[in-house]
Amino acid sequence: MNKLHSQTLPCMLQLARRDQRAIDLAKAKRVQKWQRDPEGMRLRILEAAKQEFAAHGLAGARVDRIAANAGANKRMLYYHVGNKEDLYLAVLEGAYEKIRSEERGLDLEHLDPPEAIERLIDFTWNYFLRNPEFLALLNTENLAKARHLKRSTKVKSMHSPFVEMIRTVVTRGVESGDFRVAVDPVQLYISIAALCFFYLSNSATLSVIFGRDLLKKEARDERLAHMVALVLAALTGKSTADFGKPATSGVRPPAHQPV
Amino acid sequence: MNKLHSQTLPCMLQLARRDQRAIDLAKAKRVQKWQRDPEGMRLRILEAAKQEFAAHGLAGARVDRIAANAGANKRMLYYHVGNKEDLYLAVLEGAYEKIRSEERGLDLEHLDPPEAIERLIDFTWNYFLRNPEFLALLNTENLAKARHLKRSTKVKSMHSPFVEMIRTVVTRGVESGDFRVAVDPVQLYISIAALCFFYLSNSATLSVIFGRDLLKKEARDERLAHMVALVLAALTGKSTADFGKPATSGVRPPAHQPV
DNA sequence: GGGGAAATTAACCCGTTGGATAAATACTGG
DNA sequence: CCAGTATTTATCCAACGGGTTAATTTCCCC
Repeated sequence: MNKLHSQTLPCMLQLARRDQRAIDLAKAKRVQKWQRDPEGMRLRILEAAKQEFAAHGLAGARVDRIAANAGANKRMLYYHVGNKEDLYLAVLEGAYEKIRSEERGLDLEHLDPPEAIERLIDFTWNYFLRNPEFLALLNTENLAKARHLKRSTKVKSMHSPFVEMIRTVVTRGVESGDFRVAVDPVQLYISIAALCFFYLSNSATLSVIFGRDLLKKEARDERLAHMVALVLAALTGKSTADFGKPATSGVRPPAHQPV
Repeated sequence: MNKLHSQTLPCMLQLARRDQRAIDLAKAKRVQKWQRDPEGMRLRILEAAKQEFAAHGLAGARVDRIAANAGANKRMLYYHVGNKEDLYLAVLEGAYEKIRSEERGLDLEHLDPPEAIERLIDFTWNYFLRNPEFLALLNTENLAKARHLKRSTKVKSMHSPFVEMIRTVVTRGVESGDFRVAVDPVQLYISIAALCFFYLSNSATLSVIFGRDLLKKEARDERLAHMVALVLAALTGKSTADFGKPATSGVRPPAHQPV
């Protein structure tokens, strides 16, 4: 859209920060056309790149659009990060770093095993909801058969802390009698991620197929309840109220019917 | 790779079929450079397009490569199907048609409710395994926010027969006492698809993250067993042998350990 | 057996896009 | 305050890629 003029738009003013110094310098001497801000520039480039790659995939992403949306000149991308693929890998690594970092903040050790699992599902679900670009980036990378990820030493060393967390939670749950069986933590982790990921990542096509908006508030709430109930029922053997309604067949609330 | 010569390679000979007539005509008169076969050409184009779109996404797909792999001239794509987007939509519609068609062949009505669910999971899993392009196409379409699907009247009218099938299976299961609760069939359908889809669609990145090959035979078998056990345990309240091993923590079989 | 529509090929067009180069401008240390 | 470096801008371009035009060949039917 704003292809032409945004491209040449300098990071002009940057009012919010460094404003004092900018004003000082400006009135001290001639009016400045632009201002240095390498770190800020790099961040804006990566953010714009993330949005672009998430919205269009690797091949569909346009370097010029990234530059425009970063309020930078195209040359800046190559200067601060590298070529398109470098840019893409940097974005991917940043995305993994971010989720791993948030994961680490979530301590499940102090919770009852069932509560810990619920919290894990809740976190995963909401993280995906809050970061839809992450889903898109993962899909893009899988389309490329993880070609870039394989070359990234950085990501390979960032193991999800969840697997070990889950292992101890499951062990504790079995010992306390809350859980009936010990499940492979990797399988459980993948299953929880799957339940959340697929629903959100494929909500566009699913919404068309089922003729109802899967992203509206009620649908999201219903989904979260379903996932928690499904996993906990399997682990504990006790079904919760939210999992299902009485056996009479077609009596879902109106909101859930296909339009 | 074979960009240059494949492009101009005519659908020469087509030895397998129409061979008799081809031979007749060839020896009757001058040697033929190529042979008419509009339906076959269309099929080969769509097949090549499917592979190309699945491997590279919509933006990454190359029209010339499709032509080359179809053994056709680039002009043929436009002559028989349309431009790149038409081609893409045709492929997408074909993919949906195919899975819906196979789904219809699976009758769950005559099975015990738990068996029916197991069969449903088994089918979904194996269909995705046998048709990896389908997963890639769905991801690509979701990246495009289902933009094309929304415009396809064809796909919108192809409802998955599974939803109603599942509804009756669940009802029967509740009535027979096999299932403890009535679950929303749409949620259950999405969950089953999710468990299968995510694992396979994201196997590339997951394999890197976990440092083990998720697609090798043992891993696939283990996954299928896990999914069936998870869903059935939630529905019936009874855990099966495959779901988990005894409570002792780190004693997964060696095959399951990260390398 | 040949006229003409259908199918296919060959060659070209032109906007786009990733990337490169060199010049201009701001900042920093001495 | 100035010299040298860091950062940004203004252009350029060659390759690519989707799509088109026109000629060529095949085959069906009268």
